[in-house]
Amino acid sequence: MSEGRTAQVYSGESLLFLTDEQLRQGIEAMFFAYRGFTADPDRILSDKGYGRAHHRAVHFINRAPGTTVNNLLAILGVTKQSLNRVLRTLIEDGLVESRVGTADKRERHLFLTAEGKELEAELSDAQRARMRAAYREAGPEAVAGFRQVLEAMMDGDLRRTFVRLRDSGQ
Amino acid sequence: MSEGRTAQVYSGESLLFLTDEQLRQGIEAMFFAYRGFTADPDRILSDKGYGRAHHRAVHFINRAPGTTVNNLLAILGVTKQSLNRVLRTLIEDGLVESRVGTADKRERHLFLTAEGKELEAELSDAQRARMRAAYREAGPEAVAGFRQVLEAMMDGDLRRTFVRLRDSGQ
DNA sequence: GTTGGAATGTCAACAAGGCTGACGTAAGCT
DNA sequence: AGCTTACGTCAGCCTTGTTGACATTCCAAC
Repeated sequence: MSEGRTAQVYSGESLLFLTDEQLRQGIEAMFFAYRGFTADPDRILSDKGYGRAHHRAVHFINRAPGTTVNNLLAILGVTKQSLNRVLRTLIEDGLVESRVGTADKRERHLFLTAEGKELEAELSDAQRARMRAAYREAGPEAVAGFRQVLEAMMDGDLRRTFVRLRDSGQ
Repeated sequence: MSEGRTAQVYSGESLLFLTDEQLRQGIEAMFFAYRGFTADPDRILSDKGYGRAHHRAVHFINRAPGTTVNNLLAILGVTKQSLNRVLRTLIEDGLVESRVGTADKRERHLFLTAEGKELEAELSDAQRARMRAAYREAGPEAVAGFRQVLEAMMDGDLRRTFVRLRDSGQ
């Protein structure tokens, strides 16, 4: 599996040494950064009796209003039983509305209610604030690199999903 | 919380527009990339009846052999009960050795056994391979930016922990 | 020397959020 | 008419996190 202790990449002007140590630092950086990335929403959510799973659902319903359950399943990569448990509480609490499809009545189209949009805004404000602060500290060129490496790290299927979502935004 | 729909940062030669859309893309990139980041180890672990928590413990014990339980607790950010459950199975299975401290006999110093090192190598080979591929695809400058943004995204305490670990490496 | 507190371990109980498997219903497709 | 799809649901299991209570061991201060 390993291709030896070091490998080199030449690109542009600088030489990148992909030592195991460099790679390990990248791995640990991902671990610690992800903790920071989720810390603020987690705090807000636990106050309201929700978890990270609710956040993900709310995020992507807001992102693609009217999306179907199957669609959401594919994006989130969980089983329908798992998602259903989360969706049920969100619908019961009046944060999400589920409408029977018009073209295909088997489908349920999901929307955030006013209350749902409120929670989504609170969560994404917090997460964006941290992201904005990190971007500011690191600078524009760093941000471009950040995005490139993240995208290259995704699995093929997820990457296509991400790109589709990204390009549908703007 | 939000400071309006857009903000700008001027740094070096390029102008960075921190639109909510840009920030949202960064958030989703983190979400999808983290899934890719953990996918390979998760597969290996579930074959052996372990989970991500075992991976984390094994990783950091390998990283700092002889570390104490308390130390590991601080790095991982879980309760001692949670960590203990994981450590117990690893010790029972002969992957981790727990030695009573010599200076302070209350402390337990943790080490990987030969078998533990084998698992660690298997896991980190897989994770490094993905990281290496992503780094290669994105290029050296992107990697530098990636690391800068990740570091800026960490919480203060975790960031200090990360920097300490990083600098103790090389 | 005794004692207070720190480090560790353990038991119990619980919750979130994954999973599989099975089953039901309604709707669409061939 | 019959197969497939989309969705929901019940039951049960696992991992991994939590809190609370309590025992042990041992250092350090008094």
